Amino acid sequence: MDVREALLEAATKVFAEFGLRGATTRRIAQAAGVNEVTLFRHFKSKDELFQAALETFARRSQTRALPDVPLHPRQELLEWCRTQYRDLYKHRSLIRKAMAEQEEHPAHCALGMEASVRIAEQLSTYITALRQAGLASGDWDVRAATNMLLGAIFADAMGRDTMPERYPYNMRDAIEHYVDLLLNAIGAMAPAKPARGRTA
Amino acid sequence: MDVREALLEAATKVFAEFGLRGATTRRIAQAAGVNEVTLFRHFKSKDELFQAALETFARRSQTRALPDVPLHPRQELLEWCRTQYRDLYKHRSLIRKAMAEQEEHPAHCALGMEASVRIAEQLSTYITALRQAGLASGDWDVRAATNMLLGAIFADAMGRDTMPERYPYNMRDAIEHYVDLLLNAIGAMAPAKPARGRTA
DNA sequence: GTGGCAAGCAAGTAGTTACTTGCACACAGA
DNA sequence: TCTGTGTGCAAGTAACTACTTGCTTGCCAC
Repeated sequence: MDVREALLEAATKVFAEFGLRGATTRRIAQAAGVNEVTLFRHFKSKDELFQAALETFARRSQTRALPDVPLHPRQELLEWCRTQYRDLYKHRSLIRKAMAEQEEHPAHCALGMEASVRIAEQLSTYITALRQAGLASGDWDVRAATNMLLGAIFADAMGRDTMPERYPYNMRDAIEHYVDLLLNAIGAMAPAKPARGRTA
Repeated sequence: MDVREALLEAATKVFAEFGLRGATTRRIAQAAGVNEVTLFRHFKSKDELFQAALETFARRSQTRALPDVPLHPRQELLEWCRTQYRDLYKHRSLIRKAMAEQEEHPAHCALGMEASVRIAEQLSTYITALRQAGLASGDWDVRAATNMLLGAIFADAMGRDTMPERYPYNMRDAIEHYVDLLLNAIGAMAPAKPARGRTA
């Protein structure tokens, strides 16, 4: 059914732009290019529409896995982090709105939170494997290291467009900076990182 | 004028809870314990009320400075980061709502963005001083290191209450973890950090 | 052609929104 | 005692909200 799909897509788009209260049925119908009445013929209520819309949105998001056995930590982390960053940046408007809404409507955001937790667990597992393989060492907490890298990526993706003066480097370099800093922090820099000039 | 102040406080409180669209004049008046008409006797419009409310909120936020000449990096960073974390966590609801609103009403959030930029510049200056004093070394970008630490603190403050499984350590330990990881990352760990057992 | 189905359109309902008006009351200073 | 001044209260406005109803139109299968 084509109209139904258009409505679902329009709902997430308008939600990302105006938030839940600002995403009126009129605006959604207009964005989908259908009559407002048609919206209510496909979905019993605005709430049901959003339930369905966020579900299909969450289902569509694919996951990129980190290898079970780390071989080239820097390369593997760079690729994985770039994927995460792209996702976060692409959906930054929706994520900001969802974060604001989650206190009032936790059910709507549960899927997003779960995805975020899964991603963090993936990285934690990888970092643990790094340490066990002797590719990282030192006195640090795996969860904290995970949250440090993910936090940097998240904050960058959320703040780059609104505070450009805080991010004088471009997105591609950003990931490299954060990954290298983390690898340094967890004592995993020696073998993997190529020299970049000013190495002290 | 007591009523005016109560209205300003109620406005920020209700905004933090319900967002701009959800912060109706009725709710604000009720939270301030006055009649809705009284609200419009003190402020021409809902918009003017919020302009004033966010301004007084921003004016009230004090800044804690980092020393110009770093002496005890770990201690100084810990204290400063704890202050930043407390502020972010205390106002997390308001910050989440403001982040969601900033695309539609950038003027309302400009003060918050400026504060965030100032804080980042403070930390950048301090880290630069660290390097110049020979207390940190390596091939890394000062801005990236700044954003890494601030990003970790920000993401923690925003996500801890809604994703507790991602943060198995408490808030106090969190700052210590992040600061130590950053100090490791920028090659500033040698003299300052006391042993914590498992040091490799 | 005829039936059925999906959609559009105009109109309406009931509730909420920001904001206004008019009047009554209570208190404080002259 | 009079007179502002600040407030509460009841009511009303116009616009918007989610959602409904009734009727019409186009299209596709038979």
